Amino acid sequence: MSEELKYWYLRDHKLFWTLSMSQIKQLCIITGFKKAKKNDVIYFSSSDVPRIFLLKKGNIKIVEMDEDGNETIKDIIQKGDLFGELTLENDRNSNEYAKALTDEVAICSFLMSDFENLMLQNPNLALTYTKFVGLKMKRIKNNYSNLISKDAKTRLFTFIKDWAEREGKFNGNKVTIENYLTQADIAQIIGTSRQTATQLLNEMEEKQLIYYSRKEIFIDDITKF
Amino acid sequence: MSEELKYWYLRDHKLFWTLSMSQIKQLCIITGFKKAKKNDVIYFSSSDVPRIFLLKKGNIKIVEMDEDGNETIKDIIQKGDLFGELTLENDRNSNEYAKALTDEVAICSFLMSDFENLMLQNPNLALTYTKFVGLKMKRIKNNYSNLISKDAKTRLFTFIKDWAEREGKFNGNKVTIENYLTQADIAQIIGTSRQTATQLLNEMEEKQLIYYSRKEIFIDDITKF
DNA sequence: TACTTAATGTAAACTACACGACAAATCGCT
DNA sequence: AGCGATTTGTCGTGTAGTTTACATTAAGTA
Repeated sequence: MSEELKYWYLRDHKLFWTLSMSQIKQLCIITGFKKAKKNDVIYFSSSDVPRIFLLKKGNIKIVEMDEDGNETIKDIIQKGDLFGELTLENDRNSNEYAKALTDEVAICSFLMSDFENLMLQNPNLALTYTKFVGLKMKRIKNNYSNLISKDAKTRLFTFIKDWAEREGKFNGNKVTIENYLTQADIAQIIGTSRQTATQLLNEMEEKQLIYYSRKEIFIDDITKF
Repeated sequence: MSEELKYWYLRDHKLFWTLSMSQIKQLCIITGFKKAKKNDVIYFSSSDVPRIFLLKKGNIKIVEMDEDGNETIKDIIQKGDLFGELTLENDRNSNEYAKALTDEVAICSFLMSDFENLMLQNPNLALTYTKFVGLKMKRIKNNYSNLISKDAKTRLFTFIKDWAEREGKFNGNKVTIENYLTQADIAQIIGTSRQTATQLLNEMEEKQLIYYSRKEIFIDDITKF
């Protein structure tokens, strides 16, 4: 890939708007690039040098495997999200990996140390980055408190609502979401069993609230959520 | 309170080690200070100007109230923790407030804008701050994935273990935790009902794993957790 | 010390949800 | 078009955990 294209990939992202061309290039020189297709396992955090990843295209999930081989979804990463060691510190104990959810996935990565240096040179970048991380945390916190207090149905509702708001195509009160998740995925995210998720989704469909298919989810009236 | 004391309060914190005296003073000038005792409601996020808070002493919980008046614990803040608008952005939609858990609570606060300016002047501060936020996020994430997959007993176990590791006084394998939480609090945190929490705690006591009282929790052998 | 309030203990009835076990539908592939 | 694989649909059955309801104990405080 040409340097120019890489440059564009980064430049495109809000986080780097404040940077000069030469600064971005400084990052780009060591930028790794990866493409993947559905269900590919993408990286193990215990791979090599600490990196920060930026998802340019598609959707992936971060999963953790416990001793018994049970997957738990730790995060869903969407286009434009940063992921990896957001703490800027590397610990390699965890048994995490990423899996592509969509067919076309493009990830670009850069070394943590380079990013750190750039932040030192450019305080504005640091500030923006901080806001990014903070925002992400707020989201997680909301999910969290949602999970513990509400029942499965409510959890599914809020999840779909959030999803719609983040990624849906609005048309008045009608929303269409490109569905790259299986019901099993959704179940994991909202913390319930696959069967229950299926039941609840069908229930919602019966009530004409949504139309579910493997490719898309259609919400008839988002205000009812 | 004297300027010098305020200065000390901030200087004391890891986050500000990289700052020069004059920089800290710059923050201190607008530092607010609050004391509280047990069960006091401390602030509403929708109060006035956006601030960042630093808990100097004691423990507090951040609670959210829903329409029905149900409390959900969003966070437990410990001595040395920063809290408030970690996103560095203020949204005032949420119905959150903080409540003192211990009898002596000291909170110091500074204006978000001042902090932001300081970060611009001192990239190192930004970096440290980011790491702080990132670390906190990691913790929350772990709790999160713990919550969805495990049953109440396991959740209680991990909670107590974490608590011990963060705040407990170790004596070999024996640990003593100063207990500023009620069983109802604990129940909320691990996402179960008060009664279940009570039962499980008593069960653990019968098995001689812990000794529970309102003032402290004593763990006989932390390695058994 | 007595009185009030908050925290803890206990038990029975009920329910949401998990889990196993298949059947049916849909997708991708050659 | 046909075949294997993945995803979705649907049932019981079992159980962890909620809920209601009240008793007991500890902690403030007048």
